[in-house]
Amino acid sequence: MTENADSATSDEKIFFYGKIQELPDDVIDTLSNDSVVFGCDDSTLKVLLVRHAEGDSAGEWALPGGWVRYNESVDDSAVRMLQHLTGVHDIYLEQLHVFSDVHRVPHRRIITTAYYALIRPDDHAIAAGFSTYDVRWVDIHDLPELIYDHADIIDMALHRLRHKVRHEPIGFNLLNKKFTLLQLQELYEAILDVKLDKPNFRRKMLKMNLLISSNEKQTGVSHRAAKLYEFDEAVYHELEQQGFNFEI
Amino acid sequence: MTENADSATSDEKIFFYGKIQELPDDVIDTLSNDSVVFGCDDSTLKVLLVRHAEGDSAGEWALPGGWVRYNESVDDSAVRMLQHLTGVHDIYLEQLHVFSDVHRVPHRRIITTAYYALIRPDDHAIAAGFSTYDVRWVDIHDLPELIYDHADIIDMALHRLRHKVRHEPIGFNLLNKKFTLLQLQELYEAILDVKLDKPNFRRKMLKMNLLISSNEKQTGVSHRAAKLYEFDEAVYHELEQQGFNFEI
DNA sequence: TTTATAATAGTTAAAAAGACTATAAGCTTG
DNA sequence: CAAGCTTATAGTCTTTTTAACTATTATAAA
Repeated sequence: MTENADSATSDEKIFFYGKIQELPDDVIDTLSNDSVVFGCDDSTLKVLLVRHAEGDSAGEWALPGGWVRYNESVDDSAVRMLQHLTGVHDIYLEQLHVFSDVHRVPHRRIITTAYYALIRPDDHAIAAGFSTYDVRWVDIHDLPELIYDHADIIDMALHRLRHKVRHEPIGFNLLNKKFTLLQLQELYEAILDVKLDKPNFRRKMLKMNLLISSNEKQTGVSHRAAKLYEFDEAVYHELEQQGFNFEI
Repeated sequence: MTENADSATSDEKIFFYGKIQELPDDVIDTLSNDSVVFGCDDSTLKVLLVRHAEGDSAGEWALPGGWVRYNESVDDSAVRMLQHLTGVHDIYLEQLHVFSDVHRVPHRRIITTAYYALIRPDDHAIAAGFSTYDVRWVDIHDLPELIYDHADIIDMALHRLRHKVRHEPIGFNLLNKKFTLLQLQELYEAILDVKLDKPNFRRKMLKMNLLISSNEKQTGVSHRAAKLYEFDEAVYHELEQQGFNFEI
């Protein structure tokens, strides 16, 4: 990052569509970022949306986004916005697509680079102090109407997530560092909208040797506690070098 | 497209890094596109590069690219540039990534959206009349030094191609509409840098039911002529709906 | 007609996927 | 504390797929 994200202290750092005329003077006025932030709660897939309380687009739901500054990359602008929004510093974040239709924003030419991010349950609490807008986790099956082309962006992000999650071990970024095999299975079921066989899923996962079996167990459940596992990034990268292909 | 690509008649429509100060006045001066154009010849994977004859970057190799106009999307700007460069109108083209490091271009802030394109052998001839620069197919294993971050862009494009070609039937866009099974196999071998077993590859391909067996055969070969096949896009999209997953 | 080259067909063993059944562990409630 | 419930975990068996081969056939060219 070009600059410390925490230097951002005011709400204006987050994309405020309703105040589009009052741009800070250190941003490129045609370029924005928008992020589809995924989270998984109660085995349902959710997206983080914001709603502005003032301005032209007050009351309308939108993806969280922000402007790109002259002295930062587009990626950095997205990281900065997300850190400010969620308070989390090691977010899984990937570029999704550039949306640049001439008429995607009325009366303005704004080209946005869309991202998708994966957030762990432990980090679902949203940083407080956002007086000028609502921030909310919304079930992916129950999205409200969104401004501009944001519905298209979510649509593409969901397709990308569904595809990528089957071919690369990125799903782990939607779980806490330590998780049970059933949590992992339910995550896949939520994302892919399928039902999986428990013993087979379990066997397949374990055979890949990508899970570190911790000695800890689940707590606070009213049944036999399952063992907690951790994703082994080091082993994955090693296997990847050797041509290993993660597949669900 | 916002505008007919053929309205472009001069070389200035293609990114001319050496003349960066002499921008047309209908472009967004911070935004460009750059494309990694892949082609497969003699079972080797190649990339289309340009070399400018005049200006600051004369003599240096670069990816073909262009500016984004106010009245077109970034995607359209890439299509326009590629059509002008290759003369081909139905190019397979996908967004790759936005490269936006503050210092990627010296003394200038230029944010580029990178694309990758796949060109069929039949279309490898480059449209004539590019007086101000060289255009050349270069073996992927034998790349010259490139300006700016273009080597990184090719690197990412190659990774993306290698990954995507294994999971989606896009490889066909690097072959002519009609091809033999051995050509297809050699294409995969060239892209993935592996050796495949002929009978097994053949069986696997045919079992997918994605190939229309034409009644035609190869001509001009000094051995038994192989049957020509065509990729069946319609069947693929149907199977895709049903959850079918292309895998090599 | 021989020869070279690649097309195409077939075989077999090992591995993986899929659909199950069975048992064990541990909380909860009467 | 025992019965019952829920989930963890182990194991079986069948079907498919993959992988490594061998064998045969067609065709242009010498």
